[in-house]
Amino acid sequence: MKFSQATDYALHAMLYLVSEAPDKPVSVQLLAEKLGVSQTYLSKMLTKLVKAGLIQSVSGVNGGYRLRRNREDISFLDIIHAIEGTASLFECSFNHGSECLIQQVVIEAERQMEQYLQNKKISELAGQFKGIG
Amino acid sequence: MKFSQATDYALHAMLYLVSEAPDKPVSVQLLAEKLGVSQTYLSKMLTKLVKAGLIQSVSGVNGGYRLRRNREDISFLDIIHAIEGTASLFECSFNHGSECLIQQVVIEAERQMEQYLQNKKISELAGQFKGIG
DNA sequence: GCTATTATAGGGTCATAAAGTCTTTTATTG
DNA sequence: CAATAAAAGACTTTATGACCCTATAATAGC
Ligand code: SF4
Ligand code: SF4
Repeated sequence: MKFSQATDYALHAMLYLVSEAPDKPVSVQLLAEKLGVSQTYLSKMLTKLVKAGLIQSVSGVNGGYRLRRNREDISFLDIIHAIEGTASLFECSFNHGSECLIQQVVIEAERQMEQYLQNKKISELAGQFKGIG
Repeated sequence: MKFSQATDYALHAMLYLVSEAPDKPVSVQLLAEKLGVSQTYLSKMLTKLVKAGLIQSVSGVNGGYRLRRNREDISFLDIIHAIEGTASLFECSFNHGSECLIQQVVIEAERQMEQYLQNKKISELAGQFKGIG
């Protein structure tokens, strides 16, 4: 029960884009260098973010990644879901249907966390961001 | 990012103890049968619950496991922590200390979930419990 | 004190997932 | 068409989860 490191990278990459890249696309090469991770590995996460509609990719010379949506719209939950998927954190192995008591409690707890993450926008941190590393 | 199945078993075992076993110790054999899991595997989880102080073990003939604390005191969080550990769900790989912006947000989100799980006591479900399986 | 019962401890196995690399293909600019 | 950059897929390596097996320790009842 831990968030993957990929999520950590994705959050940092997004924080960088939101803070420092208003419109010019940023290459995976630059991002990977900043984050200290290989390009190919990071590109997998960025591709997921593209598929989730958070960023936009531009291939070819001077290409890279650029925000797609409004900065203020992108929440932590959006990024986490893009990387980790949206499946529930808990599945009762007995699966007695929707009345499952234990499941109800844990799902609701999860919802509490997600609600907080949804209300928290990545752009809120941009002001205090001093650069990675 | 998922709760382990061991947590699921532990929650069910505890629900059983709280619901059906007022004072007589219940053997791992019976519990394992009810839950449809091997004794040796289940016993590891029960041992963790013992170490966490939630239940008490009685070895020897007619031994087994019995609640230690007051039924009303045992929360979902207690059980989950006993099995999954209390480590944070998220660790920023850069570790810029306590001012880490991203970390602060995720930790707070986690706290929201844990608060809900702490307020939710396992005994609240006992009334509606119809037996496992 | 002996035996049956029951928990505890530790190691071993197998499967799945996470973390990361390499190579090829596709798209774009100039 | 040449250089650049993303996307896709196959692959390795490592870590974790989900189990099983066996030996040891404690206790109750005879
Ligand atoms: S919590 Fe209750 S309803 Fe849900 S699977 Fe377990 S026994 Fe069934
Ligand atoms: S979120 Fe900011 S402070 Fe925290 S590790 Fe990343 S760059 Fe450093």
